[in-house]
Amino acid sequence: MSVWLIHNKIRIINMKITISEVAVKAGVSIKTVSRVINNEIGVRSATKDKVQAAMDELNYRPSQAARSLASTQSFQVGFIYDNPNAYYIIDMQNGILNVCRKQNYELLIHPCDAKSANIIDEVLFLIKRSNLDGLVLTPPLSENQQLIFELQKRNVKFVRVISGKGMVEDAAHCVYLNDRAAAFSVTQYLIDLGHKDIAFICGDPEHKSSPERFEGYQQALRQNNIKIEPNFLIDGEYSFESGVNGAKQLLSLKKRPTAIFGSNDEIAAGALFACRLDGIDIPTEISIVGFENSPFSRQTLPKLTTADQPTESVAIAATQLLINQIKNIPTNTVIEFNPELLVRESTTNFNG
Amino acid sequence: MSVWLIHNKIRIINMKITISEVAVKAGVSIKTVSRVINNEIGVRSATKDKVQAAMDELNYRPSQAARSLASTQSFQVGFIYDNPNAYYIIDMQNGILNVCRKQNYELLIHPCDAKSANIIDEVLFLIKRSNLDGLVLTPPLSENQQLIFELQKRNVKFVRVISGKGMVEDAAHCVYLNDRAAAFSVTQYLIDLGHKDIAFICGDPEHKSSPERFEGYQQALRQNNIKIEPNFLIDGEYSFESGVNGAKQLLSLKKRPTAIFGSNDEIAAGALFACRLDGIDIPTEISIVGFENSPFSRQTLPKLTTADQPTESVAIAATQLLINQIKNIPTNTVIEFNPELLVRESTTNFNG
DNA sequence: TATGTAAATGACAGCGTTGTCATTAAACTA
DNA sequence: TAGTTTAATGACAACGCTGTCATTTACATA
Repeated sequence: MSVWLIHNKIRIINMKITISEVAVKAGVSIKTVSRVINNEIGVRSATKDKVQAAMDELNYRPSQAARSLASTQSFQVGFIYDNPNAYYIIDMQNGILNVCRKQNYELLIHPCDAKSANIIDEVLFLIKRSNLDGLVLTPPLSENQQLIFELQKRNVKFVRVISGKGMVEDAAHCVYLNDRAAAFSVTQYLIDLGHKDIAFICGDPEHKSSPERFEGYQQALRQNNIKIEPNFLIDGEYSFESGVNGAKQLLSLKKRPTAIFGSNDEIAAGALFACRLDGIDIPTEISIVGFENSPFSRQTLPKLTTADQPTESVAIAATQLLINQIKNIPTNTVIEFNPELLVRESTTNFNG
Repeated sequence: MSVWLIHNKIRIINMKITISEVAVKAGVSIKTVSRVINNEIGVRSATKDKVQAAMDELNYRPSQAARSLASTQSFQVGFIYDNPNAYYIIDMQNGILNVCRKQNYELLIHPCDAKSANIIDEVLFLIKRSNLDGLVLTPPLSENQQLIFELQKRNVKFVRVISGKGMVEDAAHCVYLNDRAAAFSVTQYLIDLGHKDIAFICGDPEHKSSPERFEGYQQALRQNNIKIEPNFLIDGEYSFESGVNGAKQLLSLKKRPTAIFGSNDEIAAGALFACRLDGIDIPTEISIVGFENSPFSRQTLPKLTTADQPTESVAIAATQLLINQIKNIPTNTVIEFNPELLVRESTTNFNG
């Protein structure tokens, strides 16, 4: 805070605090302050404390611009996504932001069309143009083998959020959402309620999560010696409409299921809606479960039983993995999350 | 592109192109290149062309880090928001990003709690900390008079996206969404269909859009000499649940409305759901309209008639306004958008 | 205590731009 | 044409950090 006299007016000017001010206050060189900022080894802990105290007292924030100009890093990570589910994106974004802020990284956001022919060039160009230090990738981008290959070839740091275990093995860092196990739990829960005739409405075949959830469903039935009824297996995609159509198809069967497992909440909401239209009470006549715990699952009557996808936690873990990688801090390669069963109002027991 | 000999291997190194390379190639000083980059006046157009050609040929991108370090600008704008509607945020974000990219600005995103006691300090601190050049504000933050005042006092550049006309006059730049006119059109449309008993389920009283939409509704009724039935006016908030409850209340009336205007799509979806539960067919028995054209309005059966809020266009216009301000380019102060009626399946004519 | 070694710390150049001010070229003027 | 004004252009020092390498300090050893 310094005072300037301009003509006859006094202007209080809030000087920008730089590394030099901190150095002076702490009684060390700017280089030592720099070391503390970057958490480098070889600073005596007493010195470190002094510097930290000075930084706190002056409320100092290093200038990202100066840092990235002086170093080879940009202190920016990118979040490249193609996902129609805005709630998912916002949750991811919040989680990433959360870690970035703590670690003094900036986030660059880039929506894209994963199906575009030159998506790989687009991503590579973006990295170079903005000099990104790393990338957070979500499905379906995170499942694009060609893209992963090109990134590895160029030694670009990245984390992937994925749901298919098959993709975990290729040594690239990832956060793995065990959709299969979660789908298993959900199905087991229905079975425990006494259901045997459990239908499954499948999600988008392009998303790896679809076959994973389906596999979990199948495993649970198999393990309980329940025969899988082909008529109860409905192709679909991750949409409300798909749920409506799937349920209609199921309701037209002469032997109806007593429970419906929608691959995600939108499908389940659609199925619920279709049942209601048909005058079928949920859950007394048919139990319905969703997946993902999206806001959608709370905006139905009754509210959907579903599997809670901890998206924000996933984002936080993924970003931490990425930044560790960037900073060459030894770190896990894979972190696994297990979505948990969330029992609400759309399911009840069945005594056939 | 230069070639290095390391041991017996030849490594092709992709040199970073800097302003100096461009200057050499164009045969001018770096300062002149800088002038061209920043579109400054006082460069002969022949010179400008030469420089531009050199930049194109070398595929040169100025380093944001160096620019912001050397200048007083940061080339970053902030998007600070508190809005539970993820789709709205994503649309806004995409629009802002769109303009930012073209203008070589970065976007910093900051979710917050607008109701927090120290929200103003939080925003001011953020601006200082990240040295932001400007701010895009959406409701309810854009409607916080105290915040606006503090920003103006500190000479911070910003644009507001707002829906209440009352707030336009205070000389701050804004994009104004004429919700009132749109609500008028929606109501007029119902009236034209023959409806007279039109109920209104109100939105969140904290959002300025609520009274605006209500006012449009009232104006239309008044202008058509239709008496407003107090029982048809339901307090609520912008949620599905609120729509369900509102509709239930309306259906319990001995004289039911023939049409329901939900202040937003979630409310309308809730109302639609409640009607369905009651065995009432939409639209033959009751017409329902929403507002906002959120994905929600397409995930109901029948699909909702609504007013289309061109969120992304609003974001684009707002960001352009902001950047013009930052660059001191003379610009509009207010841009008005009119949401347009979007007729879908949830409304039909009534012949009472 | 003297000596060698490793651990801390510091001095200083540079990162790629923009701002300031000086210089040069062009365009008037009489 | 020479002199004067104005428009273009350039030289060079910042901007706030990090990397490199030199120097100092602390610690261990004999």
